[in-house]
Amino acid sequence: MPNQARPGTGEQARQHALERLRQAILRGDMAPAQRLVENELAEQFGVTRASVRAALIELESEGLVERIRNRGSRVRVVTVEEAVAITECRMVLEGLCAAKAAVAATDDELAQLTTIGRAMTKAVADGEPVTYSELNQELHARIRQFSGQRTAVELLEKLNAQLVRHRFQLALRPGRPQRSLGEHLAMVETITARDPQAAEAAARAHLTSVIAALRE
Amino acid sequence: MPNQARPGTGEQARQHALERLRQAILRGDMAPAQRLVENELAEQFGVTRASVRAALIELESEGLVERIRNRGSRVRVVTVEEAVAITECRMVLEGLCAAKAAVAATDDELAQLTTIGRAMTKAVADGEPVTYSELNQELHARIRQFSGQRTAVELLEKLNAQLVRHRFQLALRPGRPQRSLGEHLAMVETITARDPQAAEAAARAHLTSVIAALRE
DNA sequence: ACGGACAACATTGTCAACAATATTGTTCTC
DNA sequence: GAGAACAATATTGTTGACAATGTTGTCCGT
Repeated sequence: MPNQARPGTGEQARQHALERLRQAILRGDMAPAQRLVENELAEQFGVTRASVRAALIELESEGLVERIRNRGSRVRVVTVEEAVAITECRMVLEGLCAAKAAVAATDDELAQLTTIGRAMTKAVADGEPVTYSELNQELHARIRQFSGQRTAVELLEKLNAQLVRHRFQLALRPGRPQRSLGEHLAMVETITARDPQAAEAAARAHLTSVIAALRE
Repeated sequence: MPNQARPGTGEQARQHALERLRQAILRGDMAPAQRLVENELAEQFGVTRASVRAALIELESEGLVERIRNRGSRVRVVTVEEAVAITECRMVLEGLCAAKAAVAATDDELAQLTTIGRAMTKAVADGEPVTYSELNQELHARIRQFSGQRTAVELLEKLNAQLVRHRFQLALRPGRPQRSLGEHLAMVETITARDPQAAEAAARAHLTSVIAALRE
């Protein structure tokens, strides 16, 4: 039973295939560099090849899939070098979002950031790296959201999607949460202080540290 | 005679349609918000609807086209507000590229920047806004290229494509070249001085000025 | 005249079959 | 046995037809 969603409903085939395939790649179900044969995917998802094709084209421009003319598609492998380049872009874009958020966020939204910061501190104290990683994601997402910078948010989400594998690897590294906690708290503090320049600097400092960690 | 390229050659239909359509939008042949009916485009380009469809999906994720389910595609209109948001992203990304270029460029490449800077100065002195605008494009492109930051370059090219209309409008504004010339020269100077921080600051200052001009 | 049901139309979404291309395996020559 | 031409296979690219959906215009009752 390859299908987990009803094929007969109004759910458009292409969108269905797109979502299934994207999730499969993001969850790591597809091995890196694995070949993605249109026919196989079509059967697996219970849609036609045309829909899979459309989904692959879309995923290609999201950077999750690599396509070569007449040769097929594969899950794109992001080298460490590329991961660094991507994270450099994240650095400046998250800096922009942090600065914007420091100005644009409501008081209620700032309180949310503080709450997440406290939870992160607790997660580190309790030695729960998985919880910490989730809160990490949550914090970055909120800051993006509060910035109100739709273009930057879209770019960042695309960039982040390409880094799933590296992020996963990074989160499990011992000592990493302890180091990054302070950086995250600095971001929260500067944003809640409504200091855009300091917020940008804090975000960039954090991402700089991530880059250093990526390089091992 | 709608076709300008031979249909029988090895040129893949989808890529052909993609390129034609992208150029048409970028050249402004398609009015903003114009409806893009798949059948019409297919006939116009001499390819089948499936190829046009694939091209539209790709252009959608490039931000040039807007698609609504079961309702069709249109040329995306970028509001001034969006143009500002896009340019803010450009600001930080070009800042990154300028900083990288200051470190990574070869001496020969730096000389190219200086040459373009001189040509820009001359274009302003001679009162040739079109030449100046072209050199402007050229300078930014070179800096991106010399940075060696492929991810940032890709993002910037996508962002720039969305701004064609606004850029065109901006270039013809009287007095604008005079104002931006100094900013451009500052970018060249700081990069050739191999000072990444100053280069980033100069790039950001320039784009900040562009944002101010966009807002009128 | 006004509003709603309904039918005709236009357009996109999906499908299955066909053509083109690259890869792989085989055979033949030397 | 090694290498090149060649056939066989696998996979993608393309096509035209069909189904589903949204839109527009018309007819009817009030």
